[in-house]
Amino acid sequence: MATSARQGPYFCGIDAAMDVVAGKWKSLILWELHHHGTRRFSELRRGLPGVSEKMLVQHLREMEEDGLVDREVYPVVPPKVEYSLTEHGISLNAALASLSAWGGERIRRIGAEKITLDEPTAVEVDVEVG
Amino acid sequence: MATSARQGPYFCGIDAAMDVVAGKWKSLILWELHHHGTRRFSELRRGLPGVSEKMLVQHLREMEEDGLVDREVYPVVPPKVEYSLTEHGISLNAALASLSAWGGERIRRIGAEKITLDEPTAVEVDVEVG
DNA sequence: CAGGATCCTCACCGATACTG
DNA sequence: CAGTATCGGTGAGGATCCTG
Repeated sequence: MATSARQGPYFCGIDAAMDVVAGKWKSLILWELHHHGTRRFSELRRGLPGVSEKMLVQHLREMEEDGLVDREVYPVVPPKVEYSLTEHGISLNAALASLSAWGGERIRRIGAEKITLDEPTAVEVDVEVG
Repeated sequence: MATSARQGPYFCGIDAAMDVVAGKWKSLILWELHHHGTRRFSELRRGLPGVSEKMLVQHLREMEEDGLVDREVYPVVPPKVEYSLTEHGISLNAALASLSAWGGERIRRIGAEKITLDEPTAVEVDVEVG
């Protein structure tokens, strides 16, 4: 049991969906995994500026428990763990599309500042790192 | 300023949308107003079993501030205040549709208990209460 | 590299009492 | 009826240190 049992009685579908997406970084994790297919722990951490390891692990575990993400551990040294979306995670992401669009509209409407998460090409970054 | 300023920098559209829907009862309020068109304060309170007046007012104020709900005060005695969705609230509701469907699927999948919010006929309830 | 274990803070939410 | 004001609990989230 990872921090929360869930499965609790729900008022409606939105309630059930929100329960799964609730958490400061979950939708971002969903977004990251969706756009990259597969990501290592450290990659996710770099992709989500500001997240703490604790929260990242915790959210990842809950999402795994909820059947949204798949966690694959490679028994190598140094350790390597890869995360990816399950089919349910993918469908959830699709279901979030219209909400995302609405939010985009809202950002424009109220003129809020927007933070760019994704690295430009992920290739040039590699060059910088190396 | 009602409890929160928001407008904060967002990572993406989902983030901006979640910010507006965050709050234990907001999606339910949205749902109530969507299905009834217009509701008085006490009606909303009855429609959302378990909500406290404080939270209901607070959420309503925030949603008004976010341009989701419209608040109309009738200068009569006893006081009468009606809440309804603005066009943004309506479009948000529409954007939540697919998420709601996904949540419905999930409820079925995990076999979670579901609570019926809306009164069956609102007439039989009256009988039980009386 | 990928976490586990701890401590701490704050805002979310609930309950109660009072008012125009 | 439709709120306002206040107090207090709880847990999500954050910071830091430690480990296989």
